[in-house]
Amino acid sequence: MVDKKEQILATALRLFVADGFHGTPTSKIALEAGVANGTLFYHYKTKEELMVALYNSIKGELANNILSFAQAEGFITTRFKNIFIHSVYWALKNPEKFYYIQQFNFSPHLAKVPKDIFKQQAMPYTQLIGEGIKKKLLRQQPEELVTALFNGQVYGVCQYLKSAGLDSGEQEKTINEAYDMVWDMLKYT
Amino acid sequence: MVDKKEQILATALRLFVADGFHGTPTSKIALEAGVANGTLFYHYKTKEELMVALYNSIKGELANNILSFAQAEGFITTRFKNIFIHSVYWALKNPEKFYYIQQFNFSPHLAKVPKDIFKQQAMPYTQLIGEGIKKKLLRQQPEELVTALFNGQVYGVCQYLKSAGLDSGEQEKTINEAYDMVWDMLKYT
Amino acid sequence: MVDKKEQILATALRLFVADGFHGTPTSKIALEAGVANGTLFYHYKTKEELMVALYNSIKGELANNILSFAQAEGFITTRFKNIFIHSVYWALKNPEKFYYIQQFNFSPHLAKVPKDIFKQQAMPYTQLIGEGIKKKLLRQQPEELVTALFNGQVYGVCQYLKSAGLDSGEQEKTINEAYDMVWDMLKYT
Amino acid sequence: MVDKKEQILATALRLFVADGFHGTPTSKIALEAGVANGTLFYHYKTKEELMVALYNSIKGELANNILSFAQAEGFITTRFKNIFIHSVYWALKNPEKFYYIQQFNFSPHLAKVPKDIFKQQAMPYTQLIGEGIKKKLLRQQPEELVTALFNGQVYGVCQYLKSAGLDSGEQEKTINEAYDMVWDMLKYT
DNA sequence: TATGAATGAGGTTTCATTCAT
DNA sequence: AATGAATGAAACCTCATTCAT
Repeated sequence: MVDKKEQILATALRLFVADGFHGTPTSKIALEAGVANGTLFYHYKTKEELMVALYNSIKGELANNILSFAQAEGFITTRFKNIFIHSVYWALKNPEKFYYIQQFNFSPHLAKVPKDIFKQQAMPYTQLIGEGIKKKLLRQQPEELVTALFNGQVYGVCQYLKSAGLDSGEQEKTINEAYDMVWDMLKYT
Repeated sequence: MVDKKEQILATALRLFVADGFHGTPTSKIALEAGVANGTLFYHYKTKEELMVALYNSIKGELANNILSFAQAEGFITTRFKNIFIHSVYWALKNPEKFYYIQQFNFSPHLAKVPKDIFKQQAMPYTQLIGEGIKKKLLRQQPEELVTALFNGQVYGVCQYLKSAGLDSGEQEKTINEAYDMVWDMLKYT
Repeated sequence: MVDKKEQILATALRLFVADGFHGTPTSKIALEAGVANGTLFYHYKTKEELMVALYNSIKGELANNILSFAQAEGFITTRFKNIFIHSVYWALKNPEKFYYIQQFNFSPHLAKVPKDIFKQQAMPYTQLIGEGIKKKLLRQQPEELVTALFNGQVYGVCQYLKSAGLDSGEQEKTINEAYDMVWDMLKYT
Repeated sequence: MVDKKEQILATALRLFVADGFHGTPTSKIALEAGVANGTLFYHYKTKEELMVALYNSIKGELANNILSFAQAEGFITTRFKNIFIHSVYWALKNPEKFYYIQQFNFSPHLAKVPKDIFKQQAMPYTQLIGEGIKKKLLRQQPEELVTALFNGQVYGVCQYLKSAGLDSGEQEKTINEAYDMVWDMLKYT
């Protein structure tokens, strides 16, 4: 039997995405996770703590996934491209997790996440962009602006792909072309 | 005394942004709007109806604001630039409204907004992009992808400006440079 | 139909005395008071607020009852005796209220009652004792000690009468004799 | 390391007095006593059993303390005075225990204590008063009334001393004078 | 003797909504 | 158009208690 704590997390993800935070009673999570009502509150003191734990767990998973590409050997440009492409792929393969993060990001619960955790997770990634700017591979703009625009693009492409319904060949092509566009935007001129 | 209906809407915006949908009881909205509990429900049959009405009201305001630029005389490229720049300015001048829209977009309540209203509001804007593609001023990519990337950039810039704390001169400069970058990404090559 | 707020108070008194604070769910109070669950919380924000309101209401009633005797014309000694005797009578006629006050006094909820309300209610009564001491009718001891001992006696007699099961003639006799004893204790010597 | 059972009892006393019975979860007692949740229930089958055990333990301690004075050789009047004075001292030295007993006495849990245990503990004490009445040292009133008034006075003095904040010399004087007053009330006339 | 994860009944409270005025 | 007392379903959460280890 899977760990009950994990089971609760997995069920919560499914239900929160389907019905929203407010639309999902803790009792339903417990029921569908196959645990008692009180068990949920034994592991997570409040509903919000559960929501935050789920958020951090997903962010951690995503960060781990990207980390290898950011820290790999090779040209900065290659690593940069890999990050973009695999971020999009991860989002497509984990639509619920991707959606959950968006949903959480635009909710007042975001305030409950300590900011340092944030920065720490984004670090390897911010570092790479910083390096790219310094080495005159990327535009001479503030690191934060470049990061924001880069992120905006990852999100924009995912948004498009979700609603476009392409086959996997077309998807790959689109992702590559989108990256070329992003590169045109961010590369040093 | 301002119209009570307006007062309710304004108070709801403030509270929804501060505390979230679920974190804001209708009774609190009524209280802080200076009306009786029942008055709120006289004007809006349900809480969700209030939320949707608020959403539509803001979207309408934004659309009106942008419309003039989209439909203006002149080069497509100029109109395109104007849309970008004034969207960003509007967002900066109306942070609560901008945030509310994001929050609503990532909530299950979005489903309650008829899709045709959506398309209708975005039309002048989508049309312009479609025209730009056809006339080979913009990249030969699906209209929806171009739109998604364009929107992603508006959002990315706003995100950056919100946290960067620049003076208005620097802000203007940043917005213009960001537009140049967007243009490098989307222009026909 | 009686005021619902009153009805809730009366029902709460009965149930709290019968089953204790913790042994009485708010839902039971509402049910037996013939109001909806939410109505109770409309009038009293929390269960504890209800408990405190009940306490203050009873104390107020008792204070009013005694006030007339304390402020009456006539010898201090007569007024003093009247207070004692009518306090005991009131307790015997209102056993639930009397018990409720004791129960509340020995609970942590007492801390929720503002102290100034306390002093204000006891004032006419404390004043009389102070006057008695100054005029050398009562023992030359601190006002507070005399008050404490006087109160201890009221409580002691009530305790005894409750368990003794006397008829009303014997009761009257006992109360009078008990007062004589109290007087022997407190009178100036 | 102290006996865990003792540790639980001591912690329970502290917390029950501070927060009340209902305000003190067993889990908190276990936590602050430094034992596991289940350990508490290993030693005391239910929470109420713990409460009663604590009550009996304190009553036993108090009874032992007083017993020696009640059963000592010498004049009844001396023993009587000693009981009064040492009861007050014990209460002042053990304010939490004294308060706990009051709190318990005015709670529905009192019913769970077998009545014979009660009478047995009070016996040496009641006996002394009975003897005093028979020998015409005390007033010719029912034994129970005299006992009730005597107890009321112990409580009254403690109440006063708790709030008066006297130094130990003044305290001793007050206790002695209070006893003189009690004696004036109860002595045979 | 001791543990602590797991339980589930039940408690307090919230809150959108109604309706008589 | 406006009110606010009243509602009751349902939510979150607590907590005494159990039991396998």
